[in-house]
Amino acid sequence: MTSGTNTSSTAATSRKPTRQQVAVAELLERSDDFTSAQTVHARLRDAGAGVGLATVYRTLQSMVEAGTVDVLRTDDGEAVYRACSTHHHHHLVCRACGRTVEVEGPAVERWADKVASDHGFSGVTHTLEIFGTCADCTATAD
Amino acid sequence: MTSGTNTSSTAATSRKPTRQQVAVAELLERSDDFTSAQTVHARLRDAGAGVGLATVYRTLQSMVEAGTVDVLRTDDGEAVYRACSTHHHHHLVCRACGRTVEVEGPAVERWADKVASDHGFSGVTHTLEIFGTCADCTATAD
DNA sequence: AACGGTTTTGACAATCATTCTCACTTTGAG
DNA sequence: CTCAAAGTGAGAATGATTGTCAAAACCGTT
Ligand SMILES: [Zn+2]
Ligand SMILES: [Zn+2]
Ligand SMILES: [Zn+2]
Ligand SMILES: [Zn+2]
Repeated sequence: MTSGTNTSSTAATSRKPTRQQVAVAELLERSDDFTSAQTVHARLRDAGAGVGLATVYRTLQSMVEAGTVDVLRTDDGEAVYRACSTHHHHHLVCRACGRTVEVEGPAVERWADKVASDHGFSGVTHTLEIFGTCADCTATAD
Repeated sequence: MTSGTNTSSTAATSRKPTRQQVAVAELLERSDDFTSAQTVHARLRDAGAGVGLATVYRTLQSMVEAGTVDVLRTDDGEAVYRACSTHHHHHLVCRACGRTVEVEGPAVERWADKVASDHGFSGVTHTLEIFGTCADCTATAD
């Protein structure tokens, strides 16, 4: 629909990432915990290489769609992003400092699929996050 | 602070629920799927017995704190509420019609706790939701 | 290097759920 | 009844996210 690309190349697959997209990606790579779009924007601004807020949102969205970052919602509904490994996994997040560990549980995956199909559901996906206080934070806030 | 209750009864525990609180609670009891505060407000308004939006929010919040309703976030960040059983459980939700089934998985609970303590985390909680398309919706949208 | 067309950007406005304010109403004990 | 505490609700304020659209960056072509 609305194609009209009469040039030879399809070009829809991938372009060279822009300076802004690289900046966002690298910032996420560098941080271990989940970060909000607003925070990404502020950090980039402070670091000198400013990136427009709208661009930050757009870039994060496409990264989520591309599967290069994970997104989840904080308790107050804010979306937070993290550069994760590409295979399926879940997160163990420290409530205090935000430190995040990727975890896997094949048994859980099987259980979720089974429970869903037992009830006649298809096209099954799931979300699973574990929250707690990490050892460091427990020691500190003693 | 500012206690000053010199009367005999403590009375801080529970008051008689107001008309508005009852209206919100009953509406939730009546519906099987997760409902947003905005929708609750609209439904009550349409049903004649209007309840202020702020009151709907306040009531839902206190019901969540009281543990009488569950809350989760939709993909676009909206909070949705449901009157659930009081014991710990998770949800299997139809992506198309919203029909929700409560499910339990003791093994998953144990796994989550173990994975967390293995990493030195304490005070562990978790969130887990399963999404899919129910049999009815699969048949309909065939 | 200059030239079109396509894509990306970013300042700013618009949306929209949620929270805040505060004057008014209801409740309940004395 | 009387008064103070608790609850209510219309409207303003907040704040994250999205929409707008003209200017800027890209890119292959002359
Ligand atoms: Zn920590
Ligand atoms: Zn999984
Ligand atoms: Zn369904
Ligand atoms: Zn559980």
